[in-house]
Amino acid sequence: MAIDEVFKAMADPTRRRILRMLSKGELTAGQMALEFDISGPSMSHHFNVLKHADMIRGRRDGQQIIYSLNTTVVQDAMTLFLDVFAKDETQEAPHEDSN
Amino acid sequence: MAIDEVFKAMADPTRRRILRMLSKGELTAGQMALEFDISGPSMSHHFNVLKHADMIRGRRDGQQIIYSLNTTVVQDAMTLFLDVFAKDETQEAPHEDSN
DNA sequence: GGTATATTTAGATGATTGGCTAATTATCTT
DNA sequence: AAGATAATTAGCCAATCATCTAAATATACC
Repeated sequence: MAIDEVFKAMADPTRRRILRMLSKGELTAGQMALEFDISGPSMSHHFNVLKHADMIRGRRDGQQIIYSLNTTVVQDAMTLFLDVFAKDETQEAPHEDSN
Repeated sequence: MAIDEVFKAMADPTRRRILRMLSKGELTAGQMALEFDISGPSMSHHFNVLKHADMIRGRRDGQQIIYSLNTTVVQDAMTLFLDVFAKDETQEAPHEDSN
């Protein structure tokens, strides 16, 4: 899980809403798309960003793609988040290639 | 603390590094700028983004501006973060009335 | 095979972002 | 008051981003 990609993924409200929906259970791309005002391709783009951050997984079931939250994501993301505020000198820059 | 601004603020690695530095204690704009390869004005821009998200505070001391982490930010930001993965029915914008 | 449905990929576009230099503001020192 | 130092604001530009429409891919059903 790439730090920068996780934070970037979470920077968009649509993607946070997708994560929130998936935290309640699996959903198909279409089911989620129904809840948003944006086009299918735009939804697909967001799924891709989240997938690339390894925050969600998609598997095909017939014509549909079923998306689910990566089960380890909550713990891992929380760790990344805490590290930003870490007072511990030993983990100053966890392993983030800052500019 | 505006949800979207907090997440956007944290989306940039430079800003996360600033937060990490400030989590160890107050620093002046100049002290922080020394640690980065970017120009002063660019640093100032990042301070501004963090200030607008109410994550840091700046006070003048003579010629310098001393920045510090908003002391409530860790708790609040963590709540926002957890809410993204909340399994309960509440939607975005739970609001920060707790403490 | 042919058509409908679900979703993604490709390519374009306007908005936002993060960086820069130059100019400005604020403060300190002499 | 003039000059030095610290930081910000103003204005510009290239890269990234979120969105769209059109086209492509994958699967299901007749």
